[in-house]
Amino acid sequence: MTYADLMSEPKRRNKAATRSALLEAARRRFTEHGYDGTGVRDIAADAGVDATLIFRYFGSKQALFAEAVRVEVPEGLGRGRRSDPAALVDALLREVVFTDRPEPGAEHPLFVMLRSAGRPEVRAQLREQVCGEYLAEFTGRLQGADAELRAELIGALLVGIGLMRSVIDSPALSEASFEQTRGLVAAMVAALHEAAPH
Amino acid sequence: MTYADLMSEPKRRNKAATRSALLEAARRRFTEHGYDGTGVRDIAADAGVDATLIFRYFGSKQALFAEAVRVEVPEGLGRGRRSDPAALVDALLREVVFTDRPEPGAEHPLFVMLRSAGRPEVRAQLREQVCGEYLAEFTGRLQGADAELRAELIGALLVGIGLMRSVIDSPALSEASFEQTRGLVAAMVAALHEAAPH
DNA sequence: GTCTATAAGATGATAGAC
DNA sequence: GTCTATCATCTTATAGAC
Repeated sequence: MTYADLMSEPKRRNKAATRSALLEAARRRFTEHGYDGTGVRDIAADAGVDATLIFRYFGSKQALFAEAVRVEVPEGLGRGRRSDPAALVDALLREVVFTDRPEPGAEHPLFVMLRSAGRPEVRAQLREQVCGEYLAEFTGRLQGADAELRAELIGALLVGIGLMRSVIDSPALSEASFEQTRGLVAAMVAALHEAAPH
Repeated sequence: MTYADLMSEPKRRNKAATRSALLEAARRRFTEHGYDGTGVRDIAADAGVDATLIFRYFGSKQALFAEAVRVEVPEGLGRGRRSDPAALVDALLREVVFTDRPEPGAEHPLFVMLRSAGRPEVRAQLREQVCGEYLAEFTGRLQGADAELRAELIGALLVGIGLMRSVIDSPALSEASFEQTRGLVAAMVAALHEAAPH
């Protein structure tokens, strides 16, 4: 959805439309070329507006990035608070790890950030979202001595799979379907629970 | 080891020493600040030489990066060809995933590349080394229908753990010791083998 | 609300003197 | 073998006209 699409023929000025066009263009560009590979001019050109509006509306390139690739953790992922950790893993694998392939620009923000993790600000945002939004879901559901460590191992597995697919582009995992993978992942996670100190 | 260290008092000209000083400085800088966060002037200044020598000796910044963070996969990691995959996982976890903390500049090249994976050339190098050097070790040792997929899942787990420690800096895994982690990882990998189609 | 013009500086890379 | 000087281009960000 470009600026022109949003405002059709009579080229009126519309702050909200311009803003969301910039956001959308930024999401696409950052997804495809990373933070450093994307200039404010590129984004503005894609949106069909002037580059200075980026600073007017968002303050800085960094702030635009943060807003464009912010993660909204889906509401009812595990279907309520007391659901099985295994169900949560399965849901995450389906919803976030295996929902990144289709068209460019649809990749999950987490892996966009991962590819731009050279910048310290991006890394801070990444840590905040991974630990705060996602890992927190697990630590609450796991029991035992090293619950936090096991939660992070599950996170590492999921992030690693997504990384193999989206940045390393390894042959088998990139081509594999969710159905082919879920059983193997479930087995690994189950083993983690059984190995826990009682 | 800086340029000055290598050539002590009488400042003679020494191609080999200059070259290796640049390589060392580049390794440090790229490790700490990533590809885009590092300028050729920074590297040259650290090495105590002029920036133009980078182009004279290496051709380009990209070529210097590739040489500075190239991975040399250790010789006898799994102790011979027919060793247990589990032993290989344990060795990799110890040697590459948990050998990155000490002083800055000692981090494993794989995670340096991961942090600079915004550049397409870096991603190509990363894919080549992960798939070619490391994953190949596993696929040869695994049997069964989806051996390749399971090999990449093991790789995903190891890469994910390294990533949690080196770029996301998640609390539990960053603080955990190799001994605390190896048992849990071994359990996950073992479950993967048992879940294999016979 | 949006644009032109420009500031102010960093970047990778090159030519040629010493 | 090494350095000085410089090119050409790019960057984010701002001031002010329309």
